[in-house]
Amino acid sequence: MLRMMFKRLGRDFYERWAVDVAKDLLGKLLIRRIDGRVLVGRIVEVEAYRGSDDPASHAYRGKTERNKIMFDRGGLAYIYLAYGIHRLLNVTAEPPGRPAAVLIRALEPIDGIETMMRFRGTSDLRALTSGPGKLTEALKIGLELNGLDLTMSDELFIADDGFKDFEMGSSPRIGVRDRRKWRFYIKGNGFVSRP
DNA sequence: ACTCCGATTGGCT
DNA sequence: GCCAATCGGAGTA
Repeated sequence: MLRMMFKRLGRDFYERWAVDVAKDLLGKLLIRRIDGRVLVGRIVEVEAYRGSDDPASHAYRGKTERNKIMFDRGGLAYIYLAYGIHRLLNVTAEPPGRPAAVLIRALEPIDGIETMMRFRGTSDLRALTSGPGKLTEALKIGLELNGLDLTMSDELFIADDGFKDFEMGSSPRIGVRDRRKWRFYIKGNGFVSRP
């Protein structure tokens, strides 16, 4: 059903201004291999966090045990526990020394949907991956994958299938004073989180 | 040491 | 719309 020729994203894709990385991640395929299965989702919503100038970023106040991955190279998985319950997947961006990350906020389920439904415990396609905490559960992405190099790993990586025919929308992130629009989504897509 | 808050979600009123 | 679940980090003392 799905083409096997994936163009995997390399280091140079990730080590750029995080806002551009975020925008360019829209439409890309997030691929997860687990238990001999392949789970695929199309990235439809993202959010950029720049440690140096974003007070809401984990890295804004310096390096800690939790956020240290953000200070490493671009193209790594930064996964952390939110509200003590949900695992959130980020992709680190920008070169070493410039802490930044892009939160993957929603996917459109593409392949391995039955398995995702089993992992999520629901058959509701709409609710399967339409949120940052939901998609990690659907793809069984846990804290053990924190720090994984997405340019090298076969367990988890991002690929470009060349499909770019969509319109991008943006919305101001809640809680940020200057209202910078660092949240991006594919317009009209039914799998974005609470539109 | 103690308190508050958050890059969330699902269930209940 | 409200709220609990549950943990790391930051601010206060």
